[in-house]
This record gives sequence, structure tokens and C-alpha cells, in this order.
Amino acid sequence: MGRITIHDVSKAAGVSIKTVSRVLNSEPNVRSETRARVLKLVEELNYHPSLSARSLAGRSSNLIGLIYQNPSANYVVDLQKGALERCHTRGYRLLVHPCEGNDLSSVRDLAGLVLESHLDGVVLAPPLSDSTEVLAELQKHRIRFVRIAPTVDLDAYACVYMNDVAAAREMTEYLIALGHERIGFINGPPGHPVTEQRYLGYTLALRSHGLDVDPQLVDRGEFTFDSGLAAARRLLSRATRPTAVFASNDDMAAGTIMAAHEMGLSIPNRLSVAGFDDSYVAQVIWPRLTTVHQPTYEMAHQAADMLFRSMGDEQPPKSMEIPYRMVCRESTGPRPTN
Amino acid sequence: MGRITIHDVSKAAGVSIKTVSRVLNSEPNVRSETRARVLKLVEELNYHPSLSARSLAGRSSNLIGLIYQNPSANYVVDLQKGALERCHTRGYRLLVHPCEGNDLSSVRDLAGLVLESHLDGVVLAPPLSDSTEVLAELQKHRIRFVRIAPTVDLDAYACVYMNDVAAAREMTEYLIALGHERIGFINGPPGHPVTEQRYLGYTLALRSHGLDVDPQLVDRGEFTFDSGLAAARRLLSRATRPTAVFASNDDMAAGTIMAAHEMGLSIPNRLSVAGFDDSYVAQVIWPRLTTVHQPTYEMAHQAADMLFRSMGDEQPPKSMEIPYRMVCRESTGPRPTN
DNA sequence: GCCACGCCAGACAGCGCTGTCAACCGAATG
DNA sequence: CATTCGGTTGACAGCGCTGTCTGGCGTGGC
Repeated sequence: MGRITIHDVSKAAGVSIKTVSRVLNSEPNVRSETRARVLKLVEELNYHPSLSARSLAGRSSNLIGLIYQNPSANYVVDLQKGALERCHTRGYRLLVHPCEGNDLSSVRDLAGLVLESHLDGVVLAPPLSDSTEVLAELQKHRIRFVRIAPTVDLDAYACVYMNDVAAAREMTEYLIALGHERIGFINGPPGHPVTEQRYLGYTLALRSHGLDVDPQLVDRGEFTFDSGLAAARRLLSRATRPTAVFASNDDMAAGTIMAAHEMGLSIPNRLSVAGFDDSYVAQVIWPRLTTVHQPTYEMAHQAADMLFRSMGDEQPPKSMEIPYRMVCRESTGPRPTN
Repeated sequence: MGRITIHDVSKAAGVSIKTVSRVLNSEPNVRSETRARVLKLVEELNYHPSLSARSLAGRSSNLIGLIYQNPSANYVVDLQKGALERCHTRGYRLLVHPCEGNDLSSVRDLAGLVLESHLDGVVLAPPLSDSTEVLAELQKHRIRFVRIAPTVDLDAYACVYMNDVAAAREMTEYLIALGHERIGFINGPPGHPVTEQRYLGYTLALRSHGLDVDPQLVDRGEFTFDSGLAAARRLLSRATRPTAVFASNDDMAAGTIMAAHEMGLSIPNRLSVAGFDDSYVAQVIWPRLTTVHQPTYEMAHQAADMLFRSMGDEQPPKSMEIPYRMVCRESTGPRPTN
């Protein structure tokens, strides 16, 4: 049994292939009885139009890409789920592309991917959403894209983001409200979009409450568990040990909690720990982590949506802020009254 | 600037499009100088052949699918990484398809996906790898596939798997060797491929060491953290509390550890906990989890590889077992003496 | 009664490639 | 010298669709 094509359907329905095409694409100017007949045959014959042929002949490929660069598993999965959900309702397919390495070769690869696959658009996850090379390359080929959580040129290109500064500030203020004054901070790697933002929120909160930013209380990791563990070990063995640590993502916060366990510091009695992202780990470690819920799913969902809307005649808003949410759990508590 | 096509390259190189095609597909019978010239132009013009056109005209689409049904995030990511890595070296693209819902409509969807996209083959993750409907549908359309970790008809279709029975048995024996006699077990949902297997390994180990399988010590979850937490709460509040709990996956083991923390049972002094999978959580919870390393990445990698080999003239082995690995960490210890 | 117009439908080219087949060329063969 | 043959190349059809253009038909306006 060979593949069933549009010709088979058209013959069976006694119409031209063009009419079948019109029905499938919901184009106007088809009598409703004709439409019904074609639809019935499509169902009966179990006909599935070839995407290759469609994208070759038409303007659209019904394919969009989701491009990211080694972030954590849960982040990726949330991203994918959000984008996929939107794709599903629009009849689109999603091509995921983890961009390995930070070198420029992968940037060219990227344009290659889009060209080869006739992608109708791409969703760019951080940190790629801030890469000027990537943006330039996409721009050059007139490829539609929406950026997720970029930090530069917010108005220049379409994007979906959350307010990292405000979130980090709010979390820090929450710790201050609990009485903490020596609040440690574990920063992300330099150059990563959100690193500066979250740090900024931290410092803003401290300053606005008359607290100094003590460099002794700030360390740095790579957004991974291990790097967070190492940073926390350093931080917690300093002379002026903090009474609370705000790690700029959950994986590093989990590392901090592990370090505290190692050192016999009970949480939250002797040490409060806060994270950022509300990823899966936040709910399964003990004590469960106070963190900021990052609407990853929502952002990917909206990004895909903006992509679709910009393909139609609609003119979607250039950028869109998705609200974050504080999630207070058991890893934070009042400052110990030593 | 329109898209650069094979015609542009052929004109620039002064050869026919067929010759360019031959060069791109590494076909024989092209003089090496001609080949070099074409290759140079391809590079210079930054030419990227259209996958749509290729798959429409030729026999292959250079696309394979990875199909799964809501397993955990880390599992999915490992699967994707493994398959992607292999795709990359072969110049293939990966289409991921999370199959929502267990209904039959999604099964038809699935065949539709493959047909629409001209997939050259699919990798089937559990529990789909055991679905007779899915297998029949794929078979019907003569679609090549490789199953990951199936438990039925191992010899009928190509598959990659690990020995869950032996692994569960070895882990149980490890606990027995630590002196434990009342070993609880948190089973997976009925019907899931690996559920029976892991339980079987557990019972085999007990019996071969003269221990009874006490139904009071066996509970059931859904492979999720919450269900594991609930099951552990039940298990640990029974009159004959176990001294060790073997949860049949890491998420449920993490739930067990949380339940122990809640009840003030120190691990591993008062209670040993073992998991299965060696997923990300196993390394970030405290104490870190003793577990069985499931070679998810490897299995996906090999599955993709088998797919590719079966497309060529090669006749790959029908099935392939990937070794597991015991990972002993701090969540298990000798039976408490009292 | 005739033309203009809207609605519906089909013919046909062509998207960018690959597969098939035929043509050509120089070297080896009888 | 005629003939064969393998290596090399090109012409061309066609994969399964969509876009464009054209045609037929019924309806309404003058």
C-alpha cells in the first residue's frame, strides 16, 4: 500500500486536487456539501497531507523551532511543554534544537537549521535570547523569532519576559522582613542574562533598607548544583557567616542546603535558604525551598503564541511581561536569636 | 535576497544540479576536483539544501521521531540528549512528540505524525514501547521503530533495554546484606512496563534469602514525588515499620526521604532508603540517594543507532541490553540495632 | 435582455530536490 | 583500428502539494 495522496482523495470525492487543498486549508469558496464530502473522504481514507510537500509548495512549513543552550532539564521541559501546547492547538510541529557550545559555528548552524527546515519561526531561550550574533543572523535571513527572558534591547525585538529584578528584590526584602541582616548571595555566571538582574534586585533591596552590600557575603556559581554546593561551602565558612543565603537559582540553593546539612546547620533554625525558579527540585528537597516561581511554561506558551500571531495579520504586542510569584516554603524562617 | 538553491550552486560551479546533489550526498563517480569545487561554492554561498525538497524527492527525510508519554522531566531530557547526540553525528534531525493521554485517538495521531513528517523511523519510550496498539499501527504503515525498555515481545521487534529484574534484585540484596529484614517496597502503577519487573526483582531477592514478602510492607505510587510521599507516610506509620524502603523510582524515593524527615526518622541511622533511576534528584537531596543508575541516555543513543543501522544495509542485532550500575550513596546504611 | 459581478471549481506551473537513464570520454581490449 | 567498458556528467521527470490564473454558472442592476 503506497502512501495516500491528495490525488486519491480528489479522485474519490470527484473533485480536483485544488478543491481538496482548499478544504484542508480552510480556504473560502467551497460549497459546504463539497467540503463535507471531502472531509468525509479524508477521514475514511485516513489521509495525511505531506508536510514536506506543503512547505515546499507553500509559504508555511507548519514547523517552529525551540532553541536553547544547555539550561537545566526542568527548564527545558517546561519550555517544551509550553511551546508544544500552543503548537498543538495551532496544528504546528515543534523542532527542538539544543545549541551545543557557545562558539560561533553553532550560530551558523542555527541559521542553517532554520533554512533547511523551512521553520516559520523560532523561540529563543536564554542565554541565546541575548546573543547579538544569533539575533543578527536571524535578522539577516528575515527569520521571525520571539525571545524569552532577554535583558537587552527589550524594545527592539519581540520578547516575553519576567521581572527578575523585582522578583529578586522582593525575595531579599522577604528575608529582611524575617529579620535577617547578613544575607549571602550566590550569583550566576557573568554574562548570563539574568545574572546581573537578580544581583541588582538583591542589592536594591539591601540598600533601600539601609544595609550594606558586603562583598564577603557574595559568591558565584554556574547555576549548577555542584557549583552552588562549592560556593555555599565557601560562604558558610567565612568569619561573618550569613544567617540567610539567597541563591540565584534553585539548583544552587539545593547545593546550599546540602552544604548546610554537611555543616550541621539546621534549616531554617540556624540558616535560611532561598532559591529562584521554583523548579522541580524546590519541592522535593528537605526542607522544601522558598523560591520565586518563574513562569517558564507560561513564557514559552506566550512566545509561541506571539510567533503565531505575528505570522497572521495580527500585530501582537512587541513584548509581554509575565508575572512571577513568590513561593514561601519551609527553608526560610526568622533570623536566629543567637 | 531569495533563498539559495541547488541551481545557484550549480551555476556558480559550472556543473549540473545533479552533480551538486551527488556531492552533497557523498555519492560516487564525481571527480575529486569537481567535488572540491562544488564543496567550496557550497561553503561560500552558505548553501543549505531544503529538507522538505529532499524528503519529497528522495526516500529519506533525515528526520526521526522520539515518542514518549509524560514520564519525568529528567528522563525525557536524557532520552532526548541520547537520541540527539546520535542524530547529530548522522546529520539527522529529531522531532520530539509527547503523546498526551492514553486514549486511542493519540495512537492514530501518532501514525499521522509519522506520515505527515515522512519520519524515517521512531524511537518509542516506555510505556508506549509496550502498547500493542501503537506497535500494530506502526507495523501497519511499515514504519521502522526501536523500542526502549519494553517488557513484552522482546524478540519480536527491535529494542534496547536494561535488566530491571536483576537490578531490583541486586539493590534488595544490597539492603539485605546491610542487615535489613523488614524492607518496604513502593511499587509503580499497575500496567506500567517496569512495575512488575522491579517488584519481581524485589521478591526474588527476599525469597532467595529466606525472607517472606510481607504485603504490609508493600505500597504503591504513581512514580511521582507526591505519590511516593503519600505511600511512604502510610508505610512508615504501620505497626511493623520497615528499617529500609526500596522505592521503585527516585522521585518516590525522594518522597520517602521527605516523609522520614517529617517523622523525624534520621536517614540512614533509623531508616535506609533506596531508589531507582539515578535521576537528577538523587544527587541533590539530602542525604544523597543510593540508587540504580538507569542508562537512559545510553539506551536512547543505542536506539537511535539501531534505527540508523537498520536503514542502511546493515542488519543490527534485534535487541540490545545495556548494563545498569549500582550507585551507593548516603541514604542507606546498616540496620539499626535495637 | 445584456453585462457585471460574486461564488465555486479546475488546469497548470513550479517549489527544490533525487532517481533514472542516456550520453560522453578516455583507456583498455581483441 | 573497431569495440567495449567503467568513470563521469547532464537532461529530465516527478515527489505532493500550493499559488495563480482562468472558466463556468447563477444573480442582480440598468
